[in-house]
Amino acid sequence: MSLNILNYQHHRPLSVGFFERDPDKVAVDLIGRMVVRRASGATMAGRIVEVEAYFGEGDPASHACRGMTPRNAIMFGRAGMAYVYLNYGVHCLLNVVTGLEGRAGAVLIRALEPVSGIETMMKNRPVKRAVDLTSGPGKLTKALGIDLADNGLDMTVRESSLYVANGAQETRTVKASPRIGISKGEDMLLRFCAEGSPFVSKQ
DNA sequence: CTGTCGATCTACT
DNA sequence: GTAGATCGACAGG
Repeated sequence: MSLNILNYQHHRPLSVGFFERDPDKVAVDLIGRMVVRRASGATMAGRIVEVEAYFGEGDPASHACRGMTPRNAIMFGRAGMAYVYLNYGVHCLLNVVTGLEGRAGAVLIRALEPVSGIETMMKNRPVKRAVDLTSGPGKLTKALGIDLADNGLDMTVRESSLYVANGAQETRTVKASPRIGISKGEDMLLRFCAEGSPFVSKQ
């Protein structure tokens, strides 16, 4: 039980104010923070090493670029909520809503480095190589047991089964690059990675 | 190691 | 009907 999760900082979710900013600002600041998840009788945690920022109107790659739909409604809501959606009809992807209410914005969590609760993650998502456990947006939700039922979760309260906490100091450089897996809005540098992490996708 | 393809939901033409 | 914020299986080199 000498796990990082026991550090006091990890029990305090980041505040609404942290997320009430433009998604690119939030995205940069999320690198190195800890995603904490309580599910299946365990507590899991992973350090964020790859994210992407999505705006609303004016961002052609964003779900919210053409206004509200049943799927993306959460993106227009209060900052700090979980926006979980089904991608390609197969994978659940986790975002955190950013910005002021009424204005769409979110940060997609693309990769984590497992920190604690790794056995539970492996049960949720058995893999041969450790690096495959949480090295992708669809992989990490499976490992943490996150699905559509978690859409709209308030990630800013301590009782939540899912939140983001201050990580230990991130020493690695944060690198900006174009978002990947999209075909519009690739000119903007809205993907942010912890340089050198093996869990970050290539490119 | 590389490339291709199927899975199958939401939103848009 | 088609594309999409992905992944894993499989074929070939």
